Amino acid sequence: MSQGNSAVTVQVQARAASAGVEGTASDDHERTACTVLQVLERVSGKWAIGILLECAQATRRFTELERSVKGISRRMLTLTLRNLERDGLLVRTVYPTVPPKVEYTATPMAVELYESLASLAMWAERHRSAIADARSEYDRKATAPTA
Amino acid sequence: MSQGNSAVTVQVQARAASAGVEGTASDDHERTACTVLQVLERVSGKWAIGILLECAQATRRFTELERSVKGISRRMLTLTLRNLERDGLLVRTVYPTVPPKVEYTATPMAVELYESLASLAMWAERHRSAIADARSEYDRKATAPTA
DNA sequence: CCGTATCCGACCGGATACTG
DNA sequence: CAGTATCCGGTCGGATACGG
Repeated sequence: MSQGNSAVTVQVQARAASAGVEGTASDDHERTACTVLQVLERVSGKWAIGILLECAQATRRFTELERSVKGISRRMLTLTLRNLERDGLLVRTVYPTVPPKVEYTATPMAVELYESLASLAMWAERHRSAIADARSEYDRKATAPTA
Repeated sequence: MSQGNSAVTVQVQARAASAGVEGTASDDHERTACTVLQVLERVSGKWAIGILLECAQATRRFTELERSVKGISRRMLTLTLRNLERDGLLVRTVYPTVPPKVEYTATPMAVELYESLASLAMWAERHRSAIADARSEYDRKATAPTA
């Protein structure tokens, strides 16, 4: 999700976040949709979850994350870290030593989030093959329609 | 998440998916991360959840969705619908009448997914204000650093 | 009614180079 | 060690127009 998250604006989703706004949602499920979307947008992006996972286990240093979240670039690590910090999911601690030392720790809120994520993971686990089958089937029919 | 969903592949993810492979993952959380990411990518995009929500309630017609999922364009409705169908989350039924009539129904799998999503929604609900506060605080400090 | 095709802007994320 | 700055491609998604 997500590339459009700053320009989005379309409807409920994105905007509600800033202060405490939420008024617009009419139906019940729309509020749910909105809320879920907000969470999803928060943990979206290729790296947020990987980082959250590492930090949820224990406090991590910048370079430690750079190594353990394999494939991530310096840039994206910094960006994702900043966003997670901004949302109060990570705490950043700077030790003004030389060389510098910065630690990131998951907040209790983030740990809770991870637990919720586990529910999603279980769903995926249960339906992994069903989804794979559905895809193959769909692609097969789409690729060779007339046969 | 997601714009990078085809190129993703970076690390753990890809290998585990295909059949039942999982051996390589060293730690436990890495496998979880991978799975969660896959789910997230599936329901990512601005519209998937909104559509899923509608269809989970009852079978919907194309135009009904176009109205209820407010803000969505025809193009994105079609695209998202196709993807959800491809993953076996929606069933598309065409009635070759005139005028045409097409119905979309959530599969049991999709309903289950929605239930898992509810867990996320609850998390967001619980921490909504905390996150809002964190953001305000962060932005305040970022905006007026020296003051 | 239910789409598909094309154009096009916005943003995410990678590579690389530079700094305190 | 821990970032920041810039360039740049790829993709998502909106607007619009056309077809069965």
